[in-house]
Amino acid sequence: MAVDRRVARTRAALYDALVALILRKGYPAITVQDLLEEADVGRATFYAHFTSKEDLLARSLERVRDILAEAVSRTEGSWSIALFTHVAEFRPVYAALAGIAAGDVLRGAIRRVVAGFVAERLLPAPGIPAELQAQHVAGVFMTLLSWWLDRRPRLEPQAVDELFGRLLAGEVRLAF
Amino acid sequence: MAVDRRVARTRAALYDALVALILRKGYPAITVQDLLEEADVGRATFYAHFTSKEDLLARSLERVRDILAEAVSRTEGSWSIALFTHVAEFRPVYAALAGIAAGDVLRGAIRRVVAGFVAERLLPAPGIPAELQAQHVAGVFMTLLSWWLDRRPRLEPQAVDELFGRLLAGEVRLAF
DNA sequence: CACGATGCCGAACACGATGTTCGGTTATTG
DNA sequence: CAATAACCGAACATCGTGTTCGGCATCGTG
Repeated sequence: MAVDRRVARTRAALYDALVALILRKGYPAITVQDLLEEADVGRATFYAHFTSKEDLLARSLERVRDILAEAVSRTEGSWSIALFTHVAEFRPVYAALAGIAAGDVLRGAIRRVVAGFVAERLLPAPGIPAELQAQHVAGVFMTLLSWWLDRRPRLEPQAVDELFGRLLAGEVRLAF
Repeated sequence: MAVDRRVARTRAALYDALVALILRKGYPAITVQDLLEEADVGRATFYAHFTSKEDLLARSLERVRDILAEAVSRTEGSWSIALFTHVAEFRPVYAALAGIAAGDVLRGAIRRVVAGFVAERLLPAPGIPAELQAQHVAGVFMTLLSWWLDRRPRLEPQAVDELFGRLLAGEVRLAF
């Protein structure tokens, strides 16, 4: 037996409402009230499905992860350019999710998604703990993603991916 | 005329209360109520000095920035090892500030502080925008800092600084 | 297609946190 | 010592939260 249609409808309405409100006013400013009005759902109903707006966010991110994973597995080339390209398609949503303006709360969650991809594709470097390496690559990815969406939104995904390679390769140098 | 002693006392009490509460229960869970009780300050008094707990946090971070800047300028060696060493001294506070457990809200703010240091010390690499480079280095620093405080708290500052150099140098490689 | 189950509505409620106001008290400065 | 400035504390309106309940609709199944 499949999921009850009413359940599916309610949850979809709330997922959509969350995205719409994130775009409109940013995640931290969203209240459960807003979600109820936007999704046209009763208060009791909301709490029958989710325990809080954070819970709703967490489950939404599971969907994002699946979508990203699917986008990557469907592509021939490198995983990073697949991600950048996919992000470019849905730029407004991801800009709101990853950008500075929308708050830092979500970045950690998205970052964890990326770290998952990275962990499977590491060529271990001796003397650097594997977990740190995964975190490092995910961090560089997130930094670049934020910068791209915030400051250079017209850049092509290929160009961004090339920058990604150069940052990872250590082309940036400091004066000590 | 200097600052009124009562003003100084009140603000100091609130700064200390903020740190204490961050250590005890994490930043997001803190309420203004908690701060009032912890600092033993009247409600009206709090709002005479700060507009919200976010405001209090922002001003506290200005103090952190000054402390870090002073720690760096007082050191002979590289800025990064100065920062790592200083952080090691006040590990519990920074662990709560930068760690995953305390939430991601604060990381952006601390990151901005670090980015300030970095921007002045870049050796520009051709073809990579300077702002991205600064963000990149600050990002790598924050990633490493979080990993250190969360996962390897017993590591020596020098060892961490060495890892910092190797991450920046591009020793981490991926299979595409 | 009909019936029992399941999900939804909407209103009401207690609770806790916010940010403001005001009159009275205490500390500071010069 | 006197004027000034800061603090207290209590009260208040407002808002968001999370829960409860009875009545209504929609669903999947027999």
